[in-house]
Amino acid sequence: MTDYEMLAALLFPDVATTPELLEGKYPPRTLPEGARVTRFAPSPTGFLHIGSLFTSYVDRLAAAASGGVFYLRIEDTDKKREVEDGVSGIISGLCAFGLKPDEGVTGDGKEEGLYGPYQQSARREIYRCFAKELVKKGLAYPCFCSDETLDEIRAEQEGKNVNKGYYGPWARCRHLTPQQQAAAVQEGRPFVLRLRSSGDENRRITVEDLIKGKIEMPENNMDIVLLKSDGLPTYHFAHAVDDHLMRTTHVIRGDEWIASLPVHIELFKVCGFKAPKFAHVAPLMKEDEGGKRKLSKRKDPEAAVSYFIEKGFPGDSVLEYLLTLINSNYEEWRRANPDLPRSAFPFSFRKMSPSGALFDMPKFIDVSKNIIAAMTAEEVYDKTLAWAAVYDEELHALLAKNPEYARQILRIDRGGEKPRKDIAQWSEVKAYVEYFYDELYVPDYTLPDNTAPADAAAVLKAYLEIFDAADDKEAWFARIKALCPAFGYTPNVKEYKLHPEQFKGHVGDVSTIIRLAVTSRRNTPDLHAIMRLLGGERVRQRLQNVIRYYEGNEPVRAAT
RNA sequence: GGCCCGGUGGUCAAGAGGUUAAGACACCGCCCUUUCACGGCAGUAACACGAGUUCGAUUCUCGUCCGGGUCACCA
Repeated sequence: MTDYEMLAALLFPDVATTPELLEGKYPPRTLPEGARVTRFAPSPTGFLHIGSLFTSYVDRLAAAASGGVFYLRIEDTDKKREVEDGVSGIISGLCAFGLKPDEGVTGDGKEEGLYGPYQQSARREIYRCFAKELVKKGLAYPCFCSDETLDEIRAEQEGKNVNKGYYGPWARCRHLTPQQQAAAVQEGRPFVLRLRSSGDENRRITVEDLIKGKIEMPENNMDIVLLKSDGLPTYHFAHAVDDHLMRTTHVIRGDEWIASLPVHIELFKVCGFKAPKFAHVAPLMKEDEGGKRKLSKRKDPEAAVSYFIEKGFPGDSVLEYLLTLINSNYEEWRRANPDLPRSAFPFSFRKMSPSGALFDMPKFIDVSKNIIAAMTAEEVYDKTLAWAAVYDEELHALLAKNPEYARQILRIDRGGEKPRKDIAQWSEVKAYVEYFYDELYVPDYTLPDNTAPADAAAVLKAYLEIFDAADDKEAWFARIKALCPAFGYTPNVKEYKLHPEQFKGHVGDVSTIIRLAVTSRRNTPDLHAIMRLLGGERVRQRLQNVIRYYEGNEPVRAAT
């Protein structure tokens, strides 16, 4: 038995398994040639960030395009930062956008798949097994330096103007003999396990990143921590062990990890693992005082995916928009294939931008309007109802009370070649349907500047006489036109444009007066359809109320 | 500061050693139109800067500047 083997036995008396056993337990996956295995590996430290959704979508796309697997692993090795509902928040966030992983942690303490456990806190023995192996080979050693000692080293390095960190001659415990190390352990001194790096900062490594291209960096020469004093692994060590054992082929993650690539490369090598392919994605940015900055959890509500859910943006809208950022040729593809599902889009790493994109709200809203415009009234109804059930009780009650009435409202001007694009989010539906519900309707009869209340009252009185709720659209509009001449308006818009001085206005102005009287809006979808839905009685009632108002006898708020 | 990555209109971006430098959003104008929307047509607007290589550079190289990331017993 060598000194190192003795030290390993002393350090890890609890480890029963071996690397060989583990390799056998987690064999290479039987997947089609070229299948990609990707993963999302968040730490449960709070809400799901839109950037995480972005990367997860890339994971999903990359896996799906190749008949591979996308799994979820929870990196809960830092108990200090952990949040109670962290895991379920992440899973429900992912699922809300249709990005349910194929494998891994599924919530409620459960998981699916043959490569688990998928929660790092449950993999303690696995990490320790590989750590033990490294100690045996003299590639890792216990370090007893306290925080104070580490601070001293750093201060001295600053003074001498050399690279900071625990490495080479500065790595005090690295130079202890195995006997000294064993003695310290036996004394019960707390320790971390460090890598004995054989890297040389004058040598360079190159990594072919799928998004950034060739990345060249100095080798790692730091004796980084593998196991913390609580026995749990650091991100770096867990990354190497897990992604190897779980047979990840493509590590897709935020580009803030590029800086630790040299560490990861060395770790894979030292453990005898084949390194996966890497794709480092740039973060989503936000416009800020003329500049760009990373979307921040603290400052930006839209950094959390829950923001989009609360506001009632369809999950499809979010994914559709994110896909335009992921592969900018997507929009072109979408125009050529308006009816294909997004999953049919040929995703490519090569088309991903190496630099961070701004999350552009106006563009996103446009995308969302298009998505909703393409839905049927039934879909809009169902989705709005589901959203309102959670976020708007009043709206939910109204919609649920008379589903057919609500669907008819939503059917106005919907479908067909040129659908309206009024709604970007479900929270806007309430305002959109407001004047169809007496419970919500707040009259506001403010006229356009070019129309006098007396004129409006006169027009409405005359209209009330001839109004017939049974009219079809043509007859309905014919009556309005017929009304025009008597009040100095022309039924012919073109005529008005030719001789504006001869008229008070045109049929559009008369329509506006009626529209305003019935809906309190100057802009609405098809007025005839609206009036039919409201019904003759309610229309008459509203007309009468407005007439009284314009004649100065009634407050605006008159009940309808 | 060291080490990385990035820089084409306001935004997302295509592009290639020679182009009138695409397209989408936003903005503006016109048309269509009973309002608004939708749709159609047109418009404003860009290769960070300086050297070098080259007949020719936005494209290749170097430098400068700017932006971002990272330098933990956090991930």
